Amino acid sequence: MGNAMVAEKARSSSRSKEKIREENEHIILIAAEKVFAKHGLKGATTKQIADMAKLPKSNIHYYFHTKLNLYRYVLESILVDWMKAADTFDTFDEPREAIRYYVGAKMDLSRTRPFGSKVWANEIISGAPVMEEILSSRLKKWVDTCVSSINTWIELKKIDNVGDAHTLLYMIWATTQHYADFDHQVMILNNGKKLTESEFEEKKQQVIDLVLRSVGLNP
Amino acid sequence: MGNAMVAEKARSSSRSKEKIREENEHIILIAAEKVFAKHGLKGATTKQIADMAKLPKSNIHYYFHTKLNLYRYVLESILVDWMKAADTFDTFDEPREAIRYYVGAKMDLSRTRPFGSKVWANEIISGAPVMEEILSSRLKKWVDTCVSSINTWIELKKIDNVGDAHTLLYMIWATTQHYADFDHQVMILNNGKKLTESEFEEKKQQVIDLVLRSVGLNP
DNA sequence: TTATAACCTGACCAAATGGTCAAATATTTT
DNA sequence: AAAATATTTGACCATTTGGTCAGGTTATAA
Repeated sequence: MGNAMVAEKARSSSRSKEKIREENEHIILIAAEKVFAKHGLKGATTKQIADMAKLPKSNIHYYFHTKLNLYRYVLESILVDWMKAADTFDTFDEPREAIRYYVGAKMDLSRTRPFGSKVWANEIISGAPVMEEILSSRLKKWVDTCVSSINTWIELKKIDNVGDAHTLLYMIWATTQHYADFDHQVMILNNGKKLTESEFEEKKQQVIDLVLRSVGLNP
Repeated sequence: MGNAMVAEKARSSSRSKEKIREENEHIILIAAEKVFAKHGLKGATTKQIADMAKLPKSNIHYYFHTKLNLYRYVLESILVDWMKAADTFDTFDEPREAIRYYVGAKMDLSRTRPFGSKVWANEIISGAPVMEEILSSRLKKWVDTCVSSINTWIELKKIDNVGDAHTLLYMIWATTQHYADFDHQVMILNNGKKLTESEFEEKKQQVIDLVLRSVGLNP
């Protein structure tokens, strides 16, 4: 019984190695996402990330070795989330529903994960030195299937002929991500106040309606 | 005659102080815009800017004193160009013409001055630490007048009710600037080839048409 | 021509930065 | 319980960085 108590105490007051690693990696990734969002790859320092994560700097290097490596993990984790939202695009037959769902999902991601979007934006703006391959393989592939969906809708006269489907896709990306990447500007032009949850829902609906009308669909 | 020749030689082989300053400041600004676009304020180094300008680093400091100061000049010069394009917005009575002109002008700027747009994007993404004041004064003011124009159009039933005029404005900004800020991604998704002049004109027209339809105007 | 003011730049410096490492501590395996 | 393995972290280091400065050159005003 004495033994059991000691064992239990030891177990409850200490985390398993596996859990420790899992938790710390997660804490560091969250912190890194914020710092990379604000300063970019070159501008961010491991010290800032460490402070944000409330861990010593050496600890960051212990788990991720180099700053570049950590950056890669952050980008990877963002793309996973984006792809999840994107997957639904070709599961709807009707463009109205597909667009409504996809634009809504992108807006939600801008709301819930603005830092991720900013890191991505920084990476592309600086010429995608790290994500080049992923862009031209995974993303390109998804875009191609997405473009054919849109083209099919055009052929079936379900939406207006927008010319190049890419143009529509870029409008959706740019407009939805604007609410993440440029949230500070949005706030300032909203009289210095952050958009409330309900205001944001309102904007989301407006964006969806704009996109629908832009392809000739009545919302 | 001997004297005259010497004087002429001296004059033709040397630039006036005024010209020297003018030219060098311009060279440095162009170089700085590129480097800031790629690496942001923190990530850019004065050495990189110096190399890009083909001048010694000390020379950059001689003309602009600090990196932050140079950065301010770059941002300022971008805003001047943007405001010029923006000024036309309320000179048209008909929304169709106003939108066509403004969206076209913004697309042209994305084509001719992509680095400026990127510097701006970087600044906003990182929370506008430097441009805060200008955003909430000059830009806010312009946006307010622009919003009333749009609202008037809505009241006069000249365009569909888009809810909040800001949403439309953001869509225009985001979509047009996408072709500057994300030009690398656009290139990759265009099979790795930069958009040609005529391809770009095509996209410009498509973007204009999308925006027009999004407010219920038939292009 | 001479004095003055502006331009130019290599050499230099203090601070910051990414990364290493050894020694200490904690957990797991044997 | 002891050996093996994983985590933690302060101290340390080589390199990079923004910025200074003295001493030189060039243009202009007197």
